[in-house]
Amino acid sequence: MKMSKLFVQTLRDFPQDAEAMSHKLLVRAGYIKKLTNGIYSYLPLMKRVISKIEQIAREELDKAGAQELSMPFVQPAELWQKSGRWQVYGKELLRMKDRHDVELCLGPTHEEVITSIVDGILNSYKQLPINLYQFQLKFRDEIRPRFGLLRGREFIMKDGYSFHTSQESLDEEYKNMWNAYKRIFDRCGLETKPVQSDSGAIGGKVSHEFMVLTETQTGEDDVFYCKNCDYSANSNHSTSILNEIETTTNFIEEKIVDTPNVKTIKDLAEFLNINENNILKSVFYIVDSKPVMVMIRGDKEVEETKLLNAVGGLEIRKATEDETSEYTGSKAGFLSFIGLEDKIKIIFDLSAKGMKNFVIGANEVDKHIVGYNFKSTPEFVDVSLVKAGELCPNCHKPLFITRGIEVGNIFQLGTKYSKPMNATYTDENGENKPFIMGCYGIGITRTAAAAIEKHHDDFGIIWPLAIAPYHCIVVPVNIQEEEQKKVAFEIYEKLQKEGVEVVIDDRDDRAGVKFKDADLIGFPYRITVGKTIKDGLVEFKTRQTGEMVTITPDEAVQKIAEEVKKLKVN
RNA sequence: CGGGAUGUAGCGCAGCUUGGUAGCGCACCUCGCUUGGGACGAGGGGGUCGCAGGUUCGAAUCCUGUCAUCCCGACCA
Repeated sequence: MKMSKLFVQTLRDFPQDAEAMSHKLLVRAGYIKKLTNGIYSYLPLMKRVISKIEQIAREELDKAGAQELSMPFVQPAELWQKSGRWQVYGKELLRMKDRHDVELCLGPTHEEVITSIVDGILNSYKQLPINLYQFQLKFRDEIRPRFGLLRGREFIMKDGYSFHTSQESLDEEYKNMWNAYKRIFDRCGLETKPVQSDSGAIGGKVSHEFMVLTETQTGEDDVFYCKNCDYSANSNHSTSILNEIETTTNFIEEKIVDTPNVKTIKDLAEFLNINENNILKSVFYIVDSKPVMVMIRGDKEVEETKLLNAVGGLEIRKATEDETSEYTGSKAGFLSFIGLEDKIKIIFDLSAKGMKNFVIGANEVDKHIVGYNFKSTPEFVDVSLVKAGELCPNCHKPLFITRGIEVGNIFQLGTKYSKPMNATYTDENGENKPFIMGCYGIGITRTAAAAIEKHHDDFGIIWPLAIAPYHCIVVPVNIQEEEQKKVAFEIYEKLQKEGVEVVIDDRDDRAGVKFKDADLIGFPYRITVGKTIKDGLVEFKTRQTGEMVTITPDEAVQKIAEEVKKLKVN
């Protein structure tokens, strides 16, 4: 490819509206162009990266026995009504009507479609297990898209679905996909950590997310992990053993005290000269339009996903001031469950277990109760957010926290879709049974962005060779110099013959411009043809290490050809 | 959903307070010069100033509405 013809426009400055480094670099280096909020065009360079990642995934999945197909992007509401998700999926599902007033939606995921496809084709246990996958556009109408390709509304996903006759068979495929995912991300040059996770709107019991750990804010998920054993989990799913701490106060007599204007836990602890964990705080939520009060130890926070799961809800938000006073007659800051047990749902977090003589709101403005004890032992449920330093549920060593970008996930769905959609096969005894299903996703475009988050420097992107849009760029320093031009094109042609994907920078620009662009776009290798060509030598630069050597053109070609061949052998 | 900010050329921005027929840098085109880390000079093309109304002789500028984008928050006890 000639640089002069490549459809790309690099920018001298970073875009104003970008926050994440991958977003800034993708725009500045000419990989993507925003059409509207959360929706991007993939320009030729980006398209090549996407194809590379897809191809790696395709090879590994095929090797693992899966089969590729392609399903429609637009889906009928009917299907979603059957599975029950038309009601529960929420606003992320973009719905519309066609000219005949038939309700449709843009596919955010494809469990319904694949289930409807296999029903009728897979009739016998003899055809199972089977694993089908596709690369498809997905649309999710995110509340707040951001970070470019890391959280867009429209994105490319590899999604796969497996069908089984038994849990054992599903377990086996789950492990098979786990291994395939490890290999896929390894080949993409990304280190990933599989962590336990909540299965969210997709559903199912067992699930893992493949995280690229980042430690920057760009990683949108918090991951807790143990350095002693292999425990690791998304914050929406992690549990912990709480440290042994003093949870009793010197207030031995239960009484109401005045706490004027003391609204926060911190202020209250100071005011009464106690620890935050001596307070039982009340957090008031509205779950699916119904009030839910969570009683949780003062130093702990509510994990809303865990709470949703605990009450079997779909949509959660904090209660407003008006709602709070309507249900409790009091104000935030002074709430408690006392006297409300029969009126609204109360959840006692596990952290409240074992508290004695504690402090709690009095359901009266500017008043708290001290020296309180549970009159009867409530049922405790774990709905709190883990804090770093709390103990690993497996081995009781302290947990650590890090940020992560979720690039893939695997779920065991069971019969969540096959049952309501009545998708069945006939078993050995002639009985009809619902499929036992698994599902497996990889965010292709997010994987590309994650790779940049992990691999870049002040000059631009540093692509892993396997997913770089091109392997190499040949730069004649001065295209006007006949000798340089001639040798550069010879090298260019030799590389092509060796199967190397190469760009030649044939633009009549100064060397500085070409070098800046090469670094920014992130070509893994650069061959510079300059003055040393008089001695038959060129400069060979490796982007990743910055290493530069002066060698003959043939040596340079050989070096790159070898590295590229290694990719194929894999 | 609430708050704040911003919409002027492909990108980054100035002009708006105090209305007078739109400007700068990058990018683009032509010529010259230059050629190892985003050169220089000269000339040139490109914008119904987000959209719709209103005020005015006259609106990018003032007023009203609307749309879009970006940032923050959604109150813990």
